Amino acid sequence: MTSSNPIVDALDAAGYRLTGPRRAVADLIAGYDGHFTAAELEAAAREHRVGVSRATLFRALELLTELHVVERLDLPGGEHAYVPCVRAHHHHLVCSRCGRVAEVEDCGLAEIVAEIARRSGYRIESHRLELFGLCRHCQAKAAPGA
Amino acid sequence: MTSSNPIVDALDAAGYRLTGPRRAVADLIAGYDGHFTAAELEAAAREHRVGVSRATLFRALELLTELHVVERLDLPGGEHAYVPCVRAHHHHLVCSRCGRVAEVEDCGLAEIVAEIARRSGYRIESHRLELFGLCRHCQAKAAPGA
DNA sequence: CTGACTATTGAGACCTGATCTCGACAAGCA
DNA sequence: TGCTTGTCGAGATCAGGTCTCAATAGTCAG
Repeated sequence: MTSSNPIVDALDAAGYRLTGPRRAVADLIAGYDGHFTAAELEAAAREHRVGVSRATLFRALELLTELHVVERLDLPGGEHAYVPCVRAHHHHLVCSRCGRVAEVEDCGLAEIVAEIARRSGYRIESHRLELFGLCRHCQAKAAPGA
Repeated sequence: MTSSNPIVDALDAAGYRLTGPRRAVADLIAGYDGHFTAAELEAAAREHRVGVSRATLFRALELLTELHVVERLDLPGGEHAYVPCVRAHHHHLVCSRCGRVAEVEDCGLAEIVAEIARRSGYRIESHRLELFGLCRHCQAKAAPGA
């Protein structure tokens, strides 16, 4: 497990230095398969004995967001979370129970956006769709009898 | 202009007391036709000589959000803004230049959401679509020659 | 391998947005 | 009018995030 870590690769490809803290943060993030908050990441770093200062953590997060390997998400409650993800344009489907995040491609949304643009007269430059619900797992757990 | 203010009405209808500060905040909000941040609202209150404390401002905002006469918006930059709006389910189209907000009904999105649910296996409970772009006004200003 | 250059880091101050506490106050009702 | 209780204000406090600046460490030329 030297680092077939795609996050590290992205950093490298973009010409950033591959420093210890950055690798550590990248590894930490790669371990998530759902979203995480900055606070959780911080706690995880502490737990894993990775000495990464808060500032560095946020700097890494910012960097990775810029590189689109991480995205910032706004949960319904108003909290901020981050999700590791791929570069292409897509949307997020968040399990409101366990936090697992599925990526959703754009299936048909573009047309709707175009239609909205036509009706409103706005020139639409970007959009963001966030979906919240229960993943299969949590549905099963929520309704064991049904 | 005693108060045909729909925000005040909503408060009343929901059984909340119609206090001075709440009316003041409602009036302030009614004056916006785009989004506003909490800080802007605070400044406006100060400017209009309405003595409303920060806590009260936030409490009112929270209340109104609950009543769906105001919604909280997450701007692309990560800032929070609030928009006065109607109760029905809809989405927001925000002018990234002037902040004007248009409400967009659900034209066709429901089908897409259903399709996503089918594909992913998630039971989707809510969604949020935010669109960012240039309103007609700002398009004109941005490209006067073209 | 070494040194130098410069990006990056850490520690902690600081800032902004928002919430909480608690005594004082006032809206609404009898 | 007087009570009851929801609401308010002031300010402490919290959370999330950013900034500063000296120290450190990648990276690359030699």
